[in-house]
Amino acid sequence: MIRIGDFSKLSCVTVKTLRFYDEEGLLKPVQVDQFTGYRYYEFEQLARLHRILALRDLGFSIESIAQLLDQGLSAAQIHGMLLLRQSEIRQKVVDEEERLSRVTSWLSQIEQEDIVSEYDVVLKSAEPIRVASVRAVVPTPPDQGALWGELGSYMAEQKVRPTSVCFSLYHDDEFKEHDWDIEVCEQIQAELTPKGRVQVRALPAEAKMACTIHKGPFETIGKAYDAILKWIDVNGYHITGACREVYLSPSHDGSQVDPDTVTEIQYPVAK
Amino acid sequence: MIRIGDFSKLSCVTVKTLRFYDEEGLLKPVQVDQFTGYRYYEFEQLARLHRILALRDLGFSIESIAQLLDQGLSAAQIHGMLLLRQSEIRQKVVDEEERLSRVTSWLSQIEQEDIVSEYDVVLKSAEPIRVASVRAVVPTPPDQGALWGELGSYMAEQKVRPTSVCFSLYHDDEFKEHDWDIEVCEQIQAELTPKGRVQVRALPAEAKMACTIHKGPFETIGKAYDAILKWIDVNGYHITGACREVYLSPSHDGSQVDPDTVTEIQYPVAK
DNA sequence: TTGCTCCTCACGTCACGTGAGGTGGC
DNA sequence: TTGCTCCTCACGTCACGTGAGGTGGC
Repeated sequence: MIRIGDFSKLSCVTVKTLRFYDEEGLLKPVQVDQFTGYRYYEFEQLARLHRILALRDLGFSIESIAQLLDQGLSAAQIHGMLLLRQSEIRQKVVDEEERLSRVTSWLSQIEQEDIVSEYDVVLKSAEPIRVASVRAVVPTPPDQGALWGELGSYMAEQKVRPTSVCFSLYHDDEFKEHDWDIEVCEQIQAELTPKGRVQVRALPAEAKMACTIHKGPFETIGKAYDAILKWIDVNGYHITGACREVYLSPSHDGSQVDPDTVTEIQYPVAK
Repeated sequence: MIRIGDFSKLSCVTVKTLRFYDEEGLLKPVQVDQFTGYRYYEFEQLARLHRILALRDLGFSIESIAQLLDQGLSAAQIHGMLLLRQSEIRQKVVDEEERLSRVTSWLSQIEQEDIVSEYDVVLKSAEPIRVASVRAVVPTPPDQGALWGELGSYMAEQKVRPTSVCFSLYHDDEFKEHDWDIEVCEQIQAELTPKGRVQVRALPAEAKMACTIHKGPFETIGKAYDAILKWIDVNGYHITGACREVYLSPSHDGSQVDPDTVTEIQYPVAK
């Protein structure tokens, strides 16, 4: 029998950890002095400790290790648990590699421009949303004002107050000089009847959207698009749907020049 | 200005987290009602929140993010921090991949033998150690008894009690039928004078040793060697030095048949 | 008025690590 | 006797999550 300090050296496990495993019932010393409280271990117990370390290394929690060791699971059951862990670790490797590419993308941005970009891109999800919308081809984005007017009249006529969420969908896949296919949208709570060019439809949920925030007038929003499109490219994503330009400032009228304007650009993406 | 619930939906960050960031001073609402305590945010603050999320995603702690945002670090400083993070994440990917190979090795073991092996292999490090030893070529391992006798006499003559650590080093690279190059070792505390075949020397530290525990007589120790050698192979390691067979049971005399014998096999390894 | 939103405590998480303050063993 | 080892609390870690119990706002 050996004392906890020697057992600790033999196993490369700290004394604190051994005491913790004792408390948790994972590895009880074969004997505890009833007067001094000293813990005494057998060399044999190194085998159990090794099994604990191996399971912990695989990422099992202390509680599951305790169950696993005491219930004496069958080879088939352990096999199943290992398969599960295998896929979890694989996922973790994938996640870390994606994180790595995000770091690399930041680094290359700083190296190229010698300044930290003001546009941070993050991934979000979006819930399904019901909207009233007007879709049309207009010469350029600033010409969408008329569409907003049309939609606003409809909303007033239906006597629904717009919720604070409104945005434009840009349906073109590629950059255009002229003739942009734009859909202006207002979120609505209840079903409404379409009328004229105003449609009522539901947008599906989006699992992953790359998003960035633009502060300031629309004239300079091009920089935000540059940043997010580059991010999507460098991080190995591709665009899977229409871009949403969300007007976060209150009382959007489609032609703001207010310097306090805040706009969020959202691209549905996938790997 | 919007309330915390809406800000939470807009950002896909929980209300609890937003309150936590407020407490930590990371992201203060622009206004807090002095009677109700309600927090009010500006859309603009989404930009700061995005930066927080981006930095958190890269693995920075809340405290470093707070410093980073408030001190307005230069592009060069951020570049440096990102390089550091990059290498940390790379290391993590490597670690997880190694963990994955350990899981895979367990799985293949179970699939082949349809039972969970009693031999768990773990990695440890070893400190430098000073030993008195006798090295010789003997027909087979059980013939090392004479070497232990020689070493024991020397220890008695020098009037040093053996510490509890004694082991054999197996210097052969490959399996042998006959003529094993074996060195039997006793740990000693202070320098001693060599005499006859007894050498006194220091073994260097080992950064990584693959270790497993064998319980029971030496006759069945072959199974432990099979298990550890297979583990080393499957996990992509190679052996970098002499194998240590450590006799953990007290009063080793080199020829035990005691069923309570505990032996640890240690192979110095590297990737 | 009702249900929804928001608030502030206080405590939990996970696997230990870090002292403080004290005692046993050679 | 001295220094080393061991002991038991009690609290800290990290980034929030989980209630409990209560109140404001439409």
